Amino acid sequence: MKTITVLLADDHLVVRSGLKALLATQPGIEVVAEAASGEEALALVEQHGPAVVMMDLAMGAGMDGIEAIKRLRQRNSRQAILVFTTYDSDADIVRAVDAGAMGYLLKEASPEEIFAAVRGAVHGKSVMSAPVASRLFQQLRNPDAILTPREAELLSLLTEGLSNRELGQRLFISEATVKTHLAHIYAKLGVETRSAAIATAIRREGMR
Amino acid sequence: MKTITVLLADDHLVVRSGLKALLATQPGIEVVAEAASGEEALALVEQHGPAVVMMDLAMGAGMDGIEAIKRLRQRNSRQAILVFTTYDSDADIVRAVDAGAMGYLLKEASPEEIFAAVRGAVHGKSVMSAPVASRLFQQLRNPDAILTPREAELLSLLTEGLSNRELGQRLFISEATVKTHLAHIYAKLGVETRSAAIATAIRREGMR
DNA sequence: AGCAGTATCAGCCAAATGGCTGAGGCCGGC
DNA sequence: GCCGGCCTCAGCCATTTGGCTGATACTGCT
Repeated sequence: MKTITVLLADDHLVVRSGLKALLATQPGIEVVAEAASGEEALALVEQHGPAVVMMDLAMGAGMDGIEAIKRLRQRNSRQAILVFTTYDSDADIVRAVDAGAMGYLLKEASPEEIFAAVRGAVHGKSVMSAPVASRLFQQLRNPDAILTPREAELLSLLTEGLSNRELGQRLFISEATVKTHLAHIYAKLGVETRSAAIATAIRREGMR
Repeated sequence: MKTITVLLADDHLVVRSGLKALLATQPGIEVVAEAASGEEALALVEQHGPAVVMMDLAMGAGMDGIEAIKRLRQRNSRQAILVFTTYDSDADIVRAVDAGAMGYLLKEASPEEIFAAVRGAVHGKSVMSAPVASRLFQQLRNPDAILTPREAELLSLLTEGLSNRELGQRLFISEATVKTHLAHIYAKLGVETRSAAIATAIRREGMR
């Protein structure tokens, strides 16, 4: 059995070293590199070619995890990407899976879950923490409420208090398009105003 | 020089082991116990009597960090309590300091910061990450930012997504008055739109 | 009595938002 | 190849929101 090479991407030093220590207890798994940002992760993947990338979604300054995952996929590299993050927001899950993540783990996951996810990932298996799976399941039950990746992205920015103009600039689309997306989001969330959408989103997601 | 005994309280296993590994590199510091919840932390403090407690604020289910800190203080035990958490929300900082925390570190803190904080804590010194200190400073500098009771009431309803008309009906005041209050709230929060105010309010308070 | 802070309301105007209809391009499944 | 979903954009119009100025009234404090 080959050893599985792993790259860790997380802006928190203690998380990286904790995860590294945890994985070190497993004979078949080896952490070959650590990155503190999305940019660094891309460079180190290039350099080390790990079999698995464990990626935090929120990484302080610079490129976030979602963007890094997209870039990795664009290079059609064959790394299995596992999201390893704190919150289980609907929007993040959808966006991460859409970007090309193989699995979605929460930081409170048990060691066993983590090991299983890493081992499974190289064999093409998707593993996700129970709360994450449950959220995905709920979404599947009422498909009308599923936001498209673009809508989820927009909603996420919406909860930061941006105006339509700012949203457009941030996403490189016109204000008209922003309004169209918003109308769809309102319909799916069952609200009529931007404020209610923000309130709903923040309370229903783990958004911060 | 005595070794400094430390108890870690964090619901994330990887954070605990990462921090433990980090502290293990320092000769004068020893982690004597780990807790995954507030309740456990209280019990283990009782049992081990550590010199320093490093506590996460958000701990999944059960008692949160703030509550645990308060309980520890009530026993007038002599542990120095360091908050070690991910976010630097104004409300959390104020509440933690108020509850009796000696220092406030962010998880992205450098090893040096962490060591200094642990060593300082036993000597009664307060250490906090730069972004945290800056926030506290801002609050002290600018008492005008304190909302009046009526404004706070309005802000609370605002986070439920109500319109000006609805706010007025709910509070038995005219829409004009609602607008006046809102203008004051925006100024105090340093925002310009209703959306940003909602976002700020929900993130800065524990409002959920 | 006077002052500061809070809460209440009005009117005016500019800007942002929301509802509507319609439309083109792209892509994946049938 | 056609259809449906997604993303993009436009224009029109009603409503809402935000910025401004100014005003009255009650309170507590000095």
